[in-house]
Amino acid sequence: MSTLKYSRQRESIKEYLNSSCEHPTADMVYMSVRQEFPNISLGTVYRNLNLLADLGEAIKITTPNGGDRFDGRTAPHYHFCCTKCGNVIDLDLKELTHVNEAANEHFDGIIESHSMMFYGTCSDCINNQ
Amino acid sequence: MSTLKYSRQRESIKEYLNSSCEHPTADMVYMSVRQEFPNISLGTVYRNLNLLADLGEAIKITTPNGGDRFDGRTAPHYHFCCTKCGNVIDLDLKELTHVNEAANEHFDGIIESHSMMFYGTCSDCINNQ
DNA sequence: CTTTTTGCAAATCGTTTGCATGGAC
DNA sequence: GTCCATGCAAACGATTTGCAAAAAG
Repeated sequence: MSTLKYSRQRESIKEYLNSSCEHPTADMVYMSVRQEFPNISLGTVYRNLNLLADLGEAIKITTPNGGDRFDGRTAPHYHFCCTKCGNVIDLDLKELTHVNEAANEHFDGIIESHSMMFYGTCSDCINNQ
Repeated sequence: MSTLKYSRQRESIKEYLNSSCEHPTADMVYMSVRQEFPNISLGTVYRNLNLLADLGEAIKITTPNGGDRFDGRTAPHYHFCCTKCGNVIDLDLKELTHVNEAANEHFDGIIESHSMMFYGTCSDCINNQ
């Protein structure tokens, strides 16, 4: 195991992630952080996003289209993913403990709390035709 | 719009999908169907899997690691994905209508029925250390 | 001075696509 | 004969990796 060293790039990535509500892709993070560090590479962005996710300082969200999304909000909450536009939206529900209980009656694995992902159509995609 | 024509390859893919309970990846379908059609190409497998999904005769399941999974069982049911081994398992819960109702109180998109995905650790990965 | 992190480019993985040929109708 | 489906190989997009140079400690 290696000791973590400070890096200004990682700090900038973390800061952007915490200030953004849009669950950015790695490329969106790259575009934004490049304003402060014009020479930063996409590889460095990926390395740091994965590192932050491993450290529990960010959440990596798998989506069906257009790449994974990242979330700097680590307090437990649910996510919804629009299958039309691909956007990810926070769902501020109370914890769905009864769902896990119901699942465990029929299933002997362990369901991770707040892990479940909802899919459907977001309000923007409903309105814009 | 084009008219669908019969193909023995597509029929074989559909048959394998219906007989399998393991939510195979495109590559697993390829390996299996190749026993009957040694010259079938991976591109054809992908084209047919996507076609079947579009026709509603199969379900395409996005997973965090190792590629998408496909399911020939089209009757509504939930899925669990093990974040350790990547396997997808059917969850035979009653429909979680109260979850959708709870979500709709805080959210004005449309959550697709039976769309949600649960994540965690499957029993195999718990037992095998 | 040692170890971690970076930038860069090449590699990898899953998936899609263009095109000429073969099969369905 | 007309389209649709196939096999093949090349292209693609997202992500990871190897490596020498730069930064942190």
